[in-house]
Amino acid sequence: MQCGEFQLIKKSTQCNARLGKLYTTRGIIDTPVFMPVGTQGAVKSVSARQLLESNAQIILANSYHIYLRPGLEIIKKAGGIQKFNSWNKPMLTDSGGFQIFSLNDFRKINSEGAEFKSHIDGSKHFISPEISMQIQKTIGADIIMCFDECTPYPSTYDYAKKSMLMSIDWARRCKEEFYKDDAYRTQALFGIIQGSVYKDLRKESALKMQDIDFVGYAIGGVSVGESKEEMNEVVENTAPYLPENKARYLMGVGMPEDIWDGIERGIDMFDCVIPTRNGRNGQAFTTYGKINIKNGEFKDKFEPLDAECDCEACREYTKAYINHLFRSQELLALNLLSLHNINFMLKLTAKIRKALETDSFFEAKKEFFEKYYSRKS
RNA sequence: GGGGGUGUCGCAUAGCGGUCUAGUGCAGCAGACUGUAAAUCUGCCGGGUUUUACCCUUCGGUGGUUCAAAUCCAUCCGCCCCCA
Repeated sequence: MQCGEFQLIKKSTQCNARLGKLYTTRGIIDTPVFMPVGTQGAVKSVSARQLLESNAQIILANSYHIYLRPGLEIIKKAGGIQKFNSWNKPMLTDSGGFQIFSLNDFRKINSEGAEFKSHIDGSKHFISPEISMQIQKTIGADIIMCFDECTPYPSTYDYAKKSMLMSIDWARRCKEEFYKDDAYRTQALFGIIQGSVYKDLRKESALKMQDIDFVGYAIGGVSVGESKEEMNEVVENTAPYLPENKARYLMGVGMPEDIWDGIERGIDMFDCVIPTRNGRNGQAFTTYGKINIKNGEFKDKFEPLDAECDCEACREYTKAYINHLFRSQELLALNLLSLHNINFMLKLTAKIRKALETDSFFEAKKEFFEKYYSRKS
């Protein structure tokens, strides 16, 4: 099977949820899947071994960051990103469009590509769809993404349309560049659907992307400030126009409730910085809701973060100790909470996959939220 | 014994006649975080209430000077330094 190909195993009779398998060079991924984010090639504070033991199936890296530092020469010498970071399972790289468009004050965009300033040293760089493909081929992840514009929110209809059409044009160029050599034998290129919150633009983008024809499709331009209702509508207005036999990836999402909502609407893949970022900031996801472990109430709670979790943090440490680690700025705190939150998201998706096997999505959802929202805060 | 200095909101500091309930940092109490320029950011942090302004009470103690004192004076108390 070709890298990036998707096998639909089972469809829910209750909703649009799907159980599937995604084939990649470095392994088969069970979907729906949550992908921890390791922007700079490292999932912040978490080791590759810990990720492996957490049953992570695939992690992300960002080609913008890797390109700027350490630079492609080092990645080439290392023999690719997975040799470099010792993660031997599947990886996905984002194109860097998100960074260039949303994080740089200085940037010049034209139909050719985008000029931008490095956030590290201010140096100027230019990335076009073609260059992005070259960068991502060099980095060597199993799945790579088209260079697109992550349309900001809110955007006017006119801006969103122009932006979406530009991303379509760039997608065409990405594909052409990608298939110039035999990279497709080991890598998969996904197209990214844009169109902001506009129903017809999402549909148009989805259909035009299929005209170009990609092995998998992502829905981009979400979780950029819109409401959860709007995000759900975007998925509802996009997923039906995507082919059943290809993977669907909702970029940058999300919170546990977003994962349920996305899967219910036919999404197979998610990635999000929340488990690690929020973990570093003291928030832990638990079976009984979110808690901020830094809060005073946990000073003397000599119990696991989540009694129903068997991750290293929950097996071996208590809330009181992790509270102490945060208060005394011990670095172990960052690792333990990031690790736990990643486990939470991975266990959540595993639980959903299991429910889909027995076609009991809504029963599982109800059970999850009865506990998850039982905590008053 | 002689001389000099100092005492400010839990801690450390700023303030040195009005714009001071008093600035800043830390600590404390909460909240936010969605394709990571994030071990970050935001709010609260004397008491009371109609939570919105207002009232009451603070700058070691006491007593003064002054229209007005954290700021000036006297004195007491506590610390610190130098010389004997």
